[in-house]
Amino acid sequence: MVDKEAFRKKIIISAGQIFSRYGFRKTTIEEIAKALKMGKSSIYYYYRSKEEIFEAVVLHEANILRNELTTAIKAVESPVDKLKNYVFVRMKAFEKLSNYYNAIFDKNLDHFDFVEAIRARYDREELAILRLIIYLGARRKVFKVNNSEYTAMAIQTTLKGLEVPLFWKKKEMDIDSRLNAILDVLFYGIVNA
Amino acid sequence: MVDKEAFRKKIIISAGQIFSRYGFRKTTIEEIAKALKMGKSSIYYYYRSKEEIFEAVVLHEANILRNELTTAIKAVESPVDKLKNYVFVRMKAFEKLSNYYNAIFDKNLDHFDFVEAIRARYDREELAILRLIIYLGARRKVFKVNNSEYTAMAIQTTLKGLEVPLFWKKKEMDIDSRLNAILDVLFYGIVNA
DNA sequence: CGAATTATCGAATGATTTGTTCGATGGCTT
DNA sequence: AAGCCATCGAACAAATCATTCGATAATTCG
Repeated sequence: MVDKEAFRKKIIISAGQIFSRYGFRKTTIEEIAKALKMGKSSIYYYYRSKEEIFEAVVLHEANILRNELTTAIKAVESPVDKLKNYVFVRMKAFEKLSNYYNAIFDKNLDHFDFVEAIRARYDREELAILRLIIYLGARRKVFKVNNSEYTAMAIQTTLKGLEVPLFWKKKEMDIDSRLNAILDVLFYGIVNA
Repeated sequence: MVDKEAFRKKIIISAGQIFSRYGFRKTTIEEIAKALKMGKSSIYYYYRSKEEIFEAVVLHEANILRNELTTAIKAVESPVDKLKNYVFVRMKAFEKLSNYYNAIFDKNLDHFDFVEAIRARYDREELAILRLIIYLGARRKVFKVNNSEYTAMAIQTTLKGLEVPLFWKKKEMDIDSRLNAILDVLFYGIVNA
């Protein structure tokens, strides 16, 4: 027993790649095992079930997303760029994660509750980040907003609305230009003339 | 009975998207049917089996590839650019088709024989195209080659060698720069100084 | 060395999925 | 209304898959 925890991490890294490519349903334990050059029964020495692996993967990805978002908004100075970076990083991450989602919601609508829990927590964190960006922008008079809280919520709603076509259409959608259009609208309605 | 053939085409278009995303094994008839908003048994009114759909899809994609290649080499004038375009279009197409392949060769090594047939015919066509490009380049003294036939075969061998890492590694490979490197080597060994 | 424990494996299994069939039915056209 | 056309749901057999378990190889440790 040298480093069991390290190998558990190797599993979620490897499984994460496969899950993100094929989704939960279409990913088999044997694929995960073969990617690690093991027999599939050996996987169960580290995790109790496929669901448990999936949970670990989602948790891991959520942490990565959180880090990417914070570094992305720290990377630039102006509130406009902060908000831009935030939206872009968030959307690119969700695009990558879309397979996880349409895998979950595909057949069995009884979606795992831990995903809901992560989601709820993430929503709160996102709102806090947005509120901060808006607040700083307003304080510097770059944004004209009356209430940072409600404005942040409005933006969050818009972003959530974007997720739907992102997940379900997949094809025939130029996500980048659409994103830019939304940001334009957002800014022209927000930025001081 | 208005246009049964048109609907068969709609099926292979829709099925082609799913096959290219998930491969043969992971694609289910129900998915194909649902994408067309039909019951899965209705599919069998148009095609006899999943394999038959797959065969139609591969045939269709092969024709598209052929068209893309010919228009790509007609689009430019110089033999160098023709060869460049050819290689790039070919590789991008194979990247898209890689799912089909690793789906076939994944488990059952008894690969469908119609794929082999298409493959063989495509190989001959490719050789003819390459030979023509090389021949025209040599005639214009842009290429220095002794035998167009053998040079074309050498290039084809190189391209085939590129397919292997393209199909199996998938990650951690910068295909574009690698392609450029190969083209550089190819040209510096071929172009008149 | 040899015993104990750690890690891996193949085979077995029970549940689920999935390709395919078939008979029924609703909507056309004539 | 009669007859084909297209679609469907139910049914089924075969295949797939997650999970378990006992055995065994590898490693640690006395």
